[in-house]
Amino acid sequence: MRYSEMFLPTGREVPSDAELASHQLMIRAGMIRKLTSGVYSYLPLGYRVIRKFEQIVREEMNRAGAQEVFLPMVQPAELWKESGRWVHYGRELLRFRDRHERESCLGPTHEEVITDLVRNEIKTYRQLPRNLYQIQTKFRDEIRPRFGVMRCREFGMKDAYSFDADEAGAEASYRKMFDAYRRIFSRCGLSFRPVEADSGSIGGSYSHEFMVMAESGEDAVVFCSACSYAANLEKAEIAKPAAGPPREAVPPLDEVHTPGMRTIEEVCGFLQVPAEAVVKTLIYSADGEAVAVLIRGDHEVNETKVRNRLGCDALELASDEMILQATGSPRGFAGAIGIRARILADYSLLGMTDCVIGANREDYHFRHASPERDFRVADYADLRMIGESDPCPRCGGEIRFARGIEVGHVFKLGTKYSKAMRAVYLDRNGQELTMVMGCYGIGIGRTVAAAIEQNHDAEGIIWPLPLAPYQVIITPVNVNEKALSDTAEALYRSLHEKGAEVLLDDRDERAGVKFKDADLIGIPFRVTVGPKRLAEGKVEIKSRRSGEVSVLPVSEVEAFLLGRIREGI
RNA sequence: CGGGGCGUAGCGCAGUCCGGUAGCGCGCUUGCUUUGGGAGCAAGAUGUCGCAGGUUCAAAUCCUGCCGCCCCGACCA
Repeated sequence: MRYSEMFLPTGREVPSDAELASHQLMIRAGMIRKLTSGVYSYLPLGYRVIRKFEQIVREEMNRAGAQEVFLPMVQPAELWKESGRWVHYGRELLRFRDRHERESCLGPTHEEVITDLVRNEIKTYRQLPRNLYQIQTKFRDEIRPRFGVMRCREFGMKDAYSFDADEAGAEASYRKMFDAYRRIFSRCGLSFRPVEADSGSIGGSYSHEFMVMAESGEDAVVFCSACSYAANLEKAEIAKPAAGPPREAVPPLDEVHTPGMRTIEEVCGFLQVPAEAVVKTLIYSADGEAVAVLIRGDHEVNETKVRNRLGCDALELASDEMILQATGSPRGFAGAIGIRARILADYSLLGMTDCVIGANREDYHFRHASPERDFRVADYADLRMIGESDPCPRCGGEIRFARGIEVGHVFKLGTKYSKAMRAVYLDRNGQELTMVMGCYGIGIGRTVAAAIEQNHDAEGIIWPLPLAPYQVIITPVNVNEKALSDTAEALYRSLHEKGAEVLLDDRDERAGVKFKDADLIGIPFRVTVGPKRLAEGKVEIKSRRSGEVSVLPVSEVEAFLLGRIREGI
């Protein structure tokens, strides 16, 4: 491609509404433009990268035995009512009515459509297993889109769905996808980590997220320094503690005046007790019902765990009214004793005695409270966030924390959808059985953004070769000098003929401008054709990543670059 | 949805408090010079000042309503 003819609007100014490096660079490098909140156009350079990545995804999905399909974006409400998600999916699902008043939605994901397709066509165990995938635009009406294409409303996604005859088969399908995902992200040169994850609204029995490691990532992950355990922070388990030492005699409950002391810090300071000797009582509204979650003062509630334990859809901290109703006091003094709410307690309360807890009375707390002596807990469970001092739940080793960008998610669905939508087949005994499913997503644009997040410097993007929109950019420093432009042109043609992806910067611009643009758009190799070197029959080849410069005779450029490209892919 | 902020040329911004008829830098056009890390000089073009009302002799500026965008939070595959 000739730069002079390309629609490639680069920019020097940092866009004022972009925070993340990848977002700023995608705009400055002329890859994307925003149409409206969370909705982006891809320009030629950006779309080339998208297609590069999609091709890698295709190759690996095909290699893993999946077959590509293309499913509708507009979907009838009936299917979603069948699966139950018309009600449960929430407002992220963009719903509308067509001219016949038929309720419809834009597909945020395609479990319903694919399950409908498969149940209509697959009738026997002989047709199983099958794995179907597509690369298609999804629409999710995000509450707050942000970070450019990282978290937007309309986005490209690869989604695959596996259908197996039994659990063992589903397990194997899951494994295949897991391995394919490893290969995909490895091929892109990304530093990533698969982590155990919560299944969220897709549901199913278990799942892994593929996290590209980046400080700017929205997700926190925990991993063990000793074993292979890694999990999303919201998923990271904490083992049930072994029984503590026998309880010592605890003085009787004592109500103390704690004027205006609402937070753990205030109460601890006032009563001169450490946070681990306080029971924090948080009132939640779980699908509208008041639930008291008890947790040690120095711990943090993990709402995902609470939601899963309760099996509820909506979980939020209770309103002041609900707190007043449950405790008889304003916010800040809730406690387990005498509360009118279902009580859930974190495992850490199991061994606790002699603690401070809210008295359900304004400006009062209890001292010397002990679970089970002073109040009953209906349910003890793992409800808190893992912390620095917790051991690895698998091996007891030391855990570490990091941040990541979720670029892929694989789910073992089980029969959640196949059962609700009756995707069944006949086994060899003529018995009707339910298919066992898995689903597997990769955020296309998000992966590209994550790659930039992980590969950039002050000058711009540094594309890993497999994702680069062009592998080589040829920069004659002055197109008005015939010798330079002729040499550049000849190199461009020969490399192009040999299959290299080349951009020829034939613009009548000063060298500095061209160098800046080449660095900004991140082309891995730049061939600089300048008068000094060319007088000796040579050109310079500069690596965007290492900055390393090779000076080569023009005749050797082709072999050199083709070799480097082969290595890099 | 709650809290905060912002909408002025393609981009980044000043001007708004204190009303007087729109400006800076970059980019763009033309010419000359320049030509290895975002050139210099000269001459230009480009604005319903987010939209709609209102106040006023006069509104980018004051008032009311609306719309859009960004940030924080709730939410989230």
